[in-house]
Amino acid sequence: MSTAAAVSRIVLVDDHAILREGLRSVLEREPDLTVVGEASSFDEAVAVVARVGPDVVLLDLKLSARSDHEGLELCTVLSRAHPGLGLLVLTTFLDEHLVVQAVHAGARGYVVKDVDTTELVRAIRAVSLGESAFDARSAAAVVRSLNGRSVQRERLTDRELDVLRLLANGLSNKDIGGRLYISATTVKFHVSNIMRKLEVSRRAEAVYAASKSGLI
Amino acid sequence: MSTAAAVSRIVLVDDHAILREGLRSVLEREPDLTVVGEASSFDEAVAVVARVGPDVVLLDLKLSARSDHEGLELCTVLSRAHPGLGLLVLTTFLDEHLVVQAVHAGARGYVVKDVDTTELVRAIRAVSLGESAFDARSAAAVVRSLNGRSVQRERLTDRELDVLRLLANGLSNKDIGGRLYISATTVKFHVSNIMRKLEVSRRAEAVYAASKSGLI
DNA sequence: ACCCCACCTGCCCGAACGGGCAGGGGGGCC
DNA sequence: GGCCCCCCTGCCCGTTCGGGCAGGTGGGGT
Repeated sequence: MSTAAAVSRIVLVDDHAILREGLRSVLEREPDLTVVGEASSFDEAVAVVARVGPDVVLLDLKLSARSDHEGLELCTVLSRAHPGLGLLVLTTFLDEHLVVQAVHAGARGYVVKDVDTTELVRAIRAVSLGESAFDARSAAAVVRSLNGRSVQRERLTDRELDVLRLLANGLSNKDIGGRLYISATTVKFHVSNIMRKLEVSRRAEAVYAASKSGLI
Repeated sequence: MSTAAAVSRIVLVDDHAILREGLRSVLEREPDLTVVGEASSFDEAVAVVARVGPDVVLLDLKLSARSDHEGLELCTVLSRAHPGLGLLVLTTFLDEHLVVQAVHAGARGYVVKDVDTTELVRAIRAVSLGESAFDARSAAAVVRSLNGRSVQRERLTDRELDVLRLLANGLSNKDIGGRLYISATTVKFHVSNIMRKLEVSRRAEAVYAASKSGLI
């Protein structure tokens, strides 16, 4: 009602209650921002957003100790279910892949948690208006990943991911073959393709790259 | 009921301004708690604590994007400079090693950021009174690491961490040796020790284990 | 003084790896 | 039908790795 047209209705999604409370305190100080819901998990977020219909969802990518980027799927789900919804990622780590993946998943903004409060508020307002909002470093990451395809690594096949996971657990080619019922030669073939796609030259490095980018 | 004499003076140390603001809002709601200072870095924290002389320092272990546990050293420094100071670690990850290391470094409490606000406040009060405060899972971690040495892997030396990082980047023993100005034989020696300490048998697995536990 | 520990080095050897070659089979799409 | 992609397999060859042996140095703490 009243001048409600300019008020942004926000839902907070983060597994840390403390951070949610903190954000709520900070955001409620702004007259044009109001927190209309909170969620601490994927499922809860989907339900809350469907119920309250916010303008902006401020979400962390890490929603549990297990998965490090459950928020990506949440972005995908929310942006499909609610086209036009302003998805703003607020997360701890600035990972080039994650920024790009978040954008692909429908996020309109990406800010790391160490930004200034005023910058966060500005980002929320921008996203609420349908604009984009990236903090300086995230923006740089996006730009880098667009013209330099550096990060735009080739997608791994399911089989390659199987091999990669066993690789990370220290199995030899022969052992992996035994586990997957294929020959060691084939394992070498997959490992070779994995390394080519990840643009590395050693399995240890492949495992590191995969671990960093959340592939495993 | 305590009177004004029992007010706990708190310094917040976290590299995220947003979290600090949030914590401040939350804590200032408690009449017996008052935030008397903030710091976003190691050096700043040392200076602020020396200046304001708080009862409790609430600190994150990760104070920068570079180091993941700069806060450990901060604990050591602060507890030496200010014996009796209540050091309460508030951090994102629950790592068995980190809890133990934090305690060794002088911390009297360890709570993960996803605890309830009321639990955090309770922990602060406990630490302020000279008691200990661990959330349920942290406490369990401490207990496990004391009688069962299950996860309690041997600590890696600085040199081993050097080697491990280069290993993760896919360098061969010879290349690592070239980078660190040591022979490939010595690199093998270190890699061997790393694998023994991490209880793995392949460098790829070592990199994965290290990556998972935040060593690199 | 001593010992411990982190650090460094050489040699040997069998196993594993990385990259190249060659090929075959099945499924989906146009 | 042809094309493409993913999956699978064999062989060769030089390099790297992992584990064992032997040893030496320097700094810190008892």
